[in-house]
Amino acid sequence: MTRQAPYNRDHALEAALTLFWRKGYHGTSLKDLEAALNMKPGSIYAAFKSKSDLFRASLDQHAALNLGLLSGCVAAAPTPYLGVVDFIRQLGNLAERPTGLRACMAMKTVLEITDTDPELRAAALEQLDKAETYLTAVFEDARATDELPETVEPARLAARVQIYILGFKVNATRGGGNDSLRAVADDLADELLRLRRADA
Amino acid sequence: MTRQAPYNRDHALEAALTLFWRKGYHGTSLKDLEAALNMKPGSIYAAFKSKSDLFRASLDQHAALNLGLLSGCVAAAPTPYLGVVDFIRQLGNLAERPTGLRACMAMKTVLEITDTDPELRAAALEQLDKAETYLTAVFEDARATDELPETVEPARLAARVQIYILGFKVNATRGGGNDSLRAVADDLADELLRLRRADA
DNA sequence: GCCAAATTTGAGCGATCACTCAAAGGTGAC
DNA sequence: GTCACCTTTGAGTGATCGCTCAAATTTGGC
Repeated sequence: MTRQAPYNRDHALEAALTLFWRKGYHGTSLKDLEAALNMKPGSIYAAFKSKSDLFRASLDQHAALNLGLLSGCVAAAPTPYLGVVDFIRQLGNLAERPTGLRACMAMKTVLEITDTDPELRAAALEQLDKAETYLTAVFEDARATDELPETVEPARLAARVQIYILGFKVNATRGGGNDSLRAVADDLADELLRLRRADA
Repeated sequence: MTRQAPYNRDHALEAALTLFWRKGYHGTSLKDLEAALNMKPGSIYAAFKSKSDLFRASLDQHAALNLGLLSGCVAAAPTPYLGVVDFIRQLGNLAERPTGLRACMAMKTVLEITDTDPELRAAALEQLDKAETYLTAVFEDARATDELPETVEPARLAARVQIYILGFKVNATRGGGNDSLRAVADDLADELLRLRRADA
């Protein structure tokens, strides 16, 4: 029984994400969303409740994808730490994306939303925290297996690596060319390699 | 002759800046600005032409202040390179600001404005470029005076330092405490110290 | 064929958006 | 005092904002 919706929820979320990504939360109007999702306002509200909830849903989808990318690198590398290094190095690949899609949504949201919509901001903050927690765990592991020296503080290094990632993405949004982006990503990755124990 | 305006232009710009800083360009309404500047719409438009021009004026004021901070560090230090290192270390002081005012306007603008207002975006990009050019010049100088080894590419290092700064500021916006921010700022500064020639 | 449930539709809601302009108010020259 | 000049004032412009809801549409069960 019942009528079935003609759209695919994930595809719609993806289209919404792309739009929010390019134009920001406040910069994206429902008219824009109607066009991008090919849905009338009533349908959008039936499916996603509100603009803010839709934003949050697409934010979550994006975060899952992003964290998957990182954990994919970690899983594929000889050691988790080297996986993180590889992830940093692959940031150079961002050059292939349009400039508007090079930063991450969580970061953009934390910068755009300060006090107007605390829940949205909290959601974005939580995603950044989750990534940092993940990094911390990798560095703890690396220290436990003597890949990193005892002197390294995992949480502190995680904060630093997060800064590398966020800073790189902001910088990439400025529109640098393929070569220069790759060069800097390499520098940052090499930086992390240098922290390893000499015999690792 | 003629009536004189009862407001101070620089003070008004500063108030506008604080507002835009906290709420973003799209997130700030003219009603907000009227309240913050204590001016009626007509006066605002007479003085600043449009919301976008007002934003740009406050953006410029902010950039001048920011670049002044950097060049102040450079002037005060034993060598320009050490001045940059000091600037990075002093980023830890951002902890004393409210979280909404820890990022820099140019960065926020580049992330928020993609294609809707090309002139605004271009202005913000230009400011980031100017800062990077300044850094490049300092690093060229440091290499010329043998403070940095020949192998260092000034422009490439400038991009990396810019990433440190931008990343740090994004991260600071998340709301970390005084101690952790300072710790990471120190790490980044020490990182740069390590690039110097051993005998410098 | 008919009903009940779930969906899309899209005109239109009140609120707010950035902005304008005729009127009123202040000021210095003479 | 008067006038020319510049300012502030603030109600009001049309457009757009996020959002609603009664009606139409599509489905499966019987």
